[in-house]
Amino acid sequence: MQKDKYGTILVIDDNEAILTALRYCLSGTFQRVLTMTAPDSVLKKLSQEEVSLVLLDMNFSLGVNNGQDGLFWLRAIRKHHPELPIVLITAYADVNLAVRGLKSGASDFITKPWDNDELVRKLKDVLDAQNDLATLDEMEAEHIQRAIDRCHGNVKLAAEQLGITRQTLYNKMKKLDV
Amino acid sequence: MQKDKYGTILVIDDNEAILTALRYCLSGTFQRVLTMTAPDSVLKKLSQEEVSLVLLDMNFSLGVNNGQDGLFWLRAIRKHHPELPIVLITAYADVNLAVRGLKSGASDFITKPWDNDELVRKLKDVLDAQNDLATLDEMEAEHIQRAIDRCHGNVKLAAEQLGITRQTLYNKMKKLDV
DNA sequence: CAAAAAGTGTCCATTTTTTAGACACTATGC
DNA sequence: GCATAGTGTCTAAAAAATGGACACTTTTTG
Repeated sequence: MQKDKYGTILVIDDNEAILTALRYCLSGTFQRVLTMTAPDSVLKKLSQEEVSLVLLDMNFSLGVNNGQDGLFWLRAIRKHHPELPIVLITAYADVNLAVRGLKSGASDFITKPWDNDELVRKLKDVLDAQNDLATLDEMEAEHIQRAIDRCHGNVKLAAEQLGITRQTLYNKMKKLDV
Repeated sequence: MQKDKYGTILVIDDNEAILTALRYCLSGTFQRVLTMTAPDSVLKKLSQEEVSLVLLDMNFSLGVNNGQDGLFWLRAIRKHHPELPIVLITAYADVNLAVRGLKSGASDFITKPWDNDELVRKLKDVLDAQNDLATLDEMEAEHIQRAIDRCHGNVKLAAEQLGITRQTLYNKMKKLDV
């Protein structure tokens, strides 16, 4: 295992004390720990720095703690960097917010107070998971399997929905062992 | 809009009163509402009936309410029916459980007590979302985009990871407008 | 800094895949 | 029982992928 396995992490939280704690906790795992106290300039930051993962707090507007801010910035970041994994963190454990965060593309959802070891483990898991990308053939095989499942075995219909001919679907099924 | 847009829903909950309430609430939207009080025979049930969606309670073992049962059955069902959408429902709002449920492939996560209109809307959303499946070309374009993003624009590396030649990747990028 | 290494963009001829169209056969529904 | 829809397989022609090559540009690194 090389030391530089986990690159740069960007932490966004409006509480300086929490940033300090996280910097300390994460510096052992990540090559660099960048921090921001407000998400407003995060897109500029991301275009300047090469970041492997973002740890994003959900609440910024003082007194408004429903996570709308966090969801907004999550979506903004994902729109411009769809491959960049984002882990959410919040003090206000809210099932609905967690569900919306994950459905909006967050990789995980952490609640404060956090356990340092567990946090590091989860962040590592996220980066490990995103590193393995499938070949086109593997992707194709999975998608074909899904299409056929969804068409209850109707090859003609599946082929139509996949945008290929029935004969080609037969070929691919044989070649890809579907 | 045809009446039969939303097919058969299978509801699994160990509380008869809740099943009755759900049957009433869902019968207006779904053609059929099947119910079970224990998940033990769900796989048998699914092989006999054609079900469009499963609504699965998370807690079955009396006194043990950490949702382990629900997660187990969620994974068991998904293993055999990867295309079947499953919505989780639980009385014990638990962020961690919700996160694990969604990461295990659940389509949504509902907490009791639920709002009937919101429940129906969420279930409809799940079925509407799963109905549009992409063509192979669309799938390919997305996957290629991801690979190139992840390789920071290195075409040679992206092609290798995709399992195709560099020239083929150029061809596909031109054809698919990536 | 300069050489070496790696990547780019574009050719080629050959092989493989996809295509439209056809065929006889088998379910399924009314 | 007849019609409609789907199956599995076959052609010949069109399209795409392949390994290999090329001159050129960028990146690494001793």
